[in-house]
Amino acid sequence: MDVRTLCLGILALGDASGYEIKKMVAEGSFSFFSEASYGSIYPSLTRLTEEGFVTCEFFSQDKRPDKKIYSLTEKGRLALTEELRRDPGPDKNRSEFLAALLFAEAVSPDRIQNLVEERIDEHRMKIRSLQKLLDEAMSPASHFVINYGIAMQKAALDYLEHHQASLIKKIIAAGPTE
Amino acid sequence: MDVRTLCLGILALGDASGYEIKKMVAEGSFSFFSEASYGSIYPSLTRLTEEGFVTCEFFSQDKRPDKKIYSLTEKGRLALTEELRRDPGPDKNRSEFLAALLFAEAVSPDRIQNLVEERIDEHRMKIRSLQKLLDEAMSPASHFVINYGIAMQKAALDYLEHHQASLIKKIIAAGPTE
DNA sequence: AAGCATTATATCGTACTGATAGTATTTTCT
DNA sequence: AGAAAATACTATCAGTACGATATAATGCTT
Repeated sequence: MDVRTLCLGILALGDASGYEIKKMVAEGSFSFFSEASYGSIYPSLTRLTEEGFVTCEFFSQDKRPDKKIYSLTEKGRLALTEELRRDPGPDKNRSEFLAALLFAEAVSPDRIQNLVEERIDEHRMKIRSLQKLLDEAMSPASHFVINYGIAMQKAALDYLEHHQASLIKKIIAAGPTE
Repeated sequence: MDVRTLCLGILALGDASGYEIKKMVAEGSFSFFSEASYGSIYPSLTRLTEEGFVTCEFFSQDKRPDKKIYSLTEKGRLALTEELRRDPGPDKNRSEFLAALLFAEAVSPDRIQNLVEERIDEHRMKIRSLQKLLDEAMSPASHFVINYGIAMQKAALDYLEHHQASLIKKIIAAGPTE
């Protein structure tokens, strides 16, 4: 899904500024399964406005920088529906951590153990932050999606906790790492 | 992790051509947590060669297109080790499917049910293909990584199977979708 | 024999990331 | 109180990567 459609979808849930869209993909319910940078959000919103899929209202704020609030137009809503009619592509998982594990066989088992333990902590934190999000989530779909995220994080955590020791043992057994 | 480092890492596990690297990230042990296109692999290998991180040998094959086999140099191995010393960034999950669920609240429950069922099938297939990979995997790390992938796929499958019905029910209850 | 998959290299337009810049306020630390 | 850091906002740009496509020979299937 391109950033264009992502913006359309987020605006379908409510008006927002570019900054708020960025916050949602970085920290909100979207944070688990999407990302987008300012460098793609702002140009997308500009183009979407030019093409009539969204409208933009300018707010001069007193004690804050000016704000541009974008709203979906009927044309935009139609375009989104059209986009959602096509089958979603497969999920994509990127993990520098797993890549490092594969590549780092020649690296000290201590370092690997350390890496795994850090990762376990990160999963615990992520679970906590998703559980917090759950309280704010209103729609059934957002509940479903956040709980999906929690389930995934728990599965990763569980796997790491239960297979950590055996990995280290096997790596030590497999090769004398210089 | 950029494609440059990915190439370095894969070449650390054995010599390969650009085509083979692409195959590994698309179908091999790497397929679960990384991706790279020809448009990034070939230029990376060219630059890596120019900079002395890899060497390239040309093979004229009889019944196949010519092949360029790349090998890691000592300098390349050092650069990889250096790269792996830094902490890996957080995992990134992208899911058009979950995005579609969130955005598609106004879409018919039938369509959502359909989407979820398709996804369940895809997870089942993915699990089977990962289990096949497991037979070929040699190193302890690749076993660990593939089993990690299987655990994740199973968790997703499990979640969808167990929460599917309740999602549909809630969506029907929540709003009369026109 | 036609048509598609596989093996292989390579490029190109477009999209996206990550970093950076600018400006103003509130919060936190010492 | 004053400094430092975080928050709130917009925006651009160089570099990087994606996805599609070109090319070309061979093998497999119907």
